[in-house]
Formats: sequence, C-alpha cells, structure tokens
Amino acid sequence: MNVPGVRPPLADEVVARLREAVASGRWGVGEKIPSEPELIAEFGVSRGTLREAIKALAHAGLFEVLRGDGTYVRATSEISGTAQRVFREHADEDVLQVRFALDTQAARLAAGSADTAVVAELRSLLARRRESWESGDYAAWSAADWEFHLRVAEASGNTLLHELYESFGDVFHGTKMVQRLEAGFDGCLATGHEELLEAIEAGDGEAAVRTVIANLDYCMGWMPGR
Amino acid sequence: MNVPGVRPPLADEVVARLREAVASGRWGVGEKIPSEPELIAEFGVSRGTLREAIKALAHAGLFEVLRGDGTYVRATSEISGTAQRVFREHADEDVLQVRFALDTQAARLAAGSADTAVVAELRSLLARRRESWESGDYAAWSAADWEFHLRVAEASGNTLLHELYESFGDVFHGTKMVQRLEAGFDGCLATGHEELLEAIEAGDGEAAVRTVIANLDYCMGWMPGR
DNA sequence: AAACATTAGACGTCTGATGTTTGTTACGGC
DNA sequence: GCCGTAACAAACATCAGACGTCTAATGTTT
Repeated sequence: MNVPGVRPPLADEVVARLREAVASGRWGVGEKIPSEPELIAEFGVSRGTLREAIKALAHAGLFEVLRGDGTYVRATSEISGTAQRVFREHADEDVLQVRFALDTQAARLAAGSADTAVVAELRSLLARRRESWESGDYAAWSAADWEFHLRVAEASGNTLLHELYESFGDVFHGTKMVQRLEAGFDGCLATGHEELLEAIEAGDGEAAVRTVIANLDYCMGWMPGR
Repeated sequence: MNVPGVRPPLADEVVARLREAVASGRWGVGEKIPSEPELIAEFGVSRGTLREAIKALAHAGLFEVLRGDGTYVRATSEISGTAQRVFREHADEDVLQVRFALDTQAARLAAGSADTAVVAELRSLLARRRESWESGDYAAWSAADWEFHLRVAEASGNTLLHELYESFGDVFHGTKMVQRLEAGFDGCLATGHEELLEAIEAGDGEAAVRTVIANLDYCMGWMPGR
C-alpha cells in the first residue's frame, strides 16, 4: 500500500498503543496512567508527540487529564466523549428519539436470545429498582434503572449496541432523568419494565418492542416543552 | 463554578474555536484550512498548543492532516472519525442491526412529518436509483440509494438522526454494500424503497416501519456467513 | 484536632531548531 | 514546443529545553 520509505505520523502510532493498552485492561477505568516522563521513556518519543496522542484520546473521552495531578482512564470506548458533546448540541426530544430507536432494537434482540441466567439477573435488578423507588432513594433507583437497560442491551448479544449504551449512558440517563424527577415524575410506568422482562423471558420480540414503545411514549410526555 | 484564578487549558479553547469555525462554514468540507503559522498568529498560541487542538479534531474525523501539504476539512460533525473506527471493530451483522434501529425510527418520523416537496424529491431520487441499476452503473446506484436514505433521515425532522446518518455514511453504505454487489446482489428488494415512499407520503408510520423491516430482513440474508 | 505553610510531582505553555514530505518552478535535453 | 529532472519553498513532524501553574501530600503551628 505505502512506499516502504514513508511512515505514518509517530503520534498516531502512540495513539494506537495507548488505545490498545486501555482495551487490554492494562489500566482500568478510574485508574491513573503513568506520568508523561514515564510514558516518554516507554514509547521513546518526545513530550510533544506524546501529548498530542493523549490530547486526541482525551478529547474522545477515553482519558481525563487533571493538571497538576495526572491522567485518568474514563472509558474503554473512545466514542463516549465525542458522542456526549454531539448529543448535548441537540434537543432532548431528538436524543430521546434516537434512544428510542436503540431501545426497541435492544429489546427485540434480547427477546430473541433469551437466557434464564440473564432473566434472573434482570428480575433481581427490577426488584432493587422498585425497592429504591418506594424508599425514596432516587440515586439508587436511577442506578438500578440504568443498569437494567444496560443489561438488556448486553443481552441482545450485539456488542456494538452494548458499547453504544455504555458510552451514551451519561447523556441518556444521568443528566436528563434528574430534571424530570423534580417535576413530580412517577418512575416511568411502574409496570413497564416488568412487562418488558416478561416479553423477553417469553422470547416474544414484537411484544418486547411494544412495551418499549409504550414506555417511552409515556416518558416523552414528561419532556419539557411538550 | 470555578475560582476566577483557574482557567481551562488553552488547547481546549482552540479546539472550540476551530470547531466553531467549521460549524459556521468558514471552511467548507474539502477545503484547506490556514497553515500552522497563520493559525498561530490568529489564535495567539504556540505551535504545540495549536497542534494538540488540530490533532484532537483530526482524530475525531473533522480534519485530515497531510504532511507537507496542509490540513483539510473532512466533515462537519466530529463524530464520524471516532464512530467509523469503533464500527469497524464490530461484526457487520451488529452494525447492520444498529442501522436497522435507526432506519426504522427515521422512517417512522419521516412518515409523521410528510411534506409534498420532500416526497417529490425522494421520488426523483428513486427514479434515478432505478435507472442507474438498470443501466448497470453501480456507482450511481449506490450514490442514489444512500442519498435516498439520507433524505429520509433529514425528513424525520430530527437533526441528530440526520447528523448520525451523515457521519456513519461510509460505514453503513460505502464499504459494506460493495462487497455484496459482487455476489449477485439484486438491488435489495427492487420495490422496497417505493413502498416506503408510499407509506411516508400516506403518513402511515407503522407501514413505513414494516417496509423497512422487510427490506433490511432481506438485506440481512445477504450478509456473509449467514 | 483543625488550620495553615511548604514541597515535590505533574500537567500547561512557550521557544527554537531540525527532519521529512509535498507541490511548484526553473532548467536543460530532445 | 514538450518533457523529465533538479532545485526550491512551503507545510507538517519531531525533538529538546525551559519555565509557569496547579494539585495533592506532608509537615508545622495553633
């Protein structure tokens, strides 16, 4: 493809090696990566080149650079940072419609590959979700709710879909949900999630899609300005 | 929020200004942006800082840097580069399932906001698509086909969905389609697109969704390894 | 025990120099 | 007049060194 004499920018190679290090689990999410001088010694490049690589991945959401402290791993997929920046530039309604698209597909696929172990775990999550809501622990409710959706995406068997859910998490769930809680939100159809789980357990993809549609249609009613 | 004395990294501000310049159309897609010395003078930062900003946006797919030549604008949304890199790491089937999710939603929304002018344009595109196929001009067929899908996404009225389609274009359409053309592909349900257009014109969202499902189910049958 | 001062480490930025690649131009041969 | 080659200039790539600023940890004082 390329003439032997020409080589790609060194910084790109450093980006690839950093990406690979994160993907391989050398540094887990939340951990601090080695300091610049250490990485310079390891990769054998100058500080400027290393910083360009780190900056690119930090912009993509893989790293967070804290001046005076160090650089931390914030995600395993570098789509999160960019996606969140793009998503924030669009109306909440548009974002929810895209989530709707992914939710229905995740439900359909999850129903198609029903697994008793996964169903049991989902049931456990819904129990925790219900308890948190009734005890007024909104933070725990929010966490359990999102965990449920994430597991459904994982159960779809589509690794890309699962990765998208993990990356979009903060935008889909974290920021938006809280706003609605203040306004007398009632937990988004208390029985909606149970119905979805039943449809998944029964392996009925179309029924699963219907519950998601009903659920999100209801949610959409809580959108500001509608 | 922040103590007055602390300021964010300069490079981040340069990133924002470059992004804004592209978004505002100061440099169109395909154009060359000013050289590093010129931008240094404009922004009042050093080479290293400017290069970190450009590198971050180049990694995101907004720019392409050609050594010895210059830096060119390659997209208006910076999600494209990252998305394409992530998508390529997943199986074709997984990617098509995600596209399926977006396609059905785009069709549903487009049917909900039917517009005679848009319908006329879509019809014109389908005519061009059919002619290209019959005359054996696969390149033109592919372009018209993708243009049709893109316009449907635009007609949905959801700017985020439209932006995602533009960014994923190469992955969704460019690479994958060509492989199938070799194997005796027959144009993906010759009448599928016409039915979709009719459903959109009639404002029947559910019918539009059904045509997309039928269309992509058929396409899925051409996936390698299934 | 709490509040303050110090310090070492880490990232942020700038400057200057040199190497590589690419596009253009001028020159000489045909 | 055409064409290939060499020289030149422009632009990005990389390196090295220096200094500033911020953070977290430590030590000191009250």
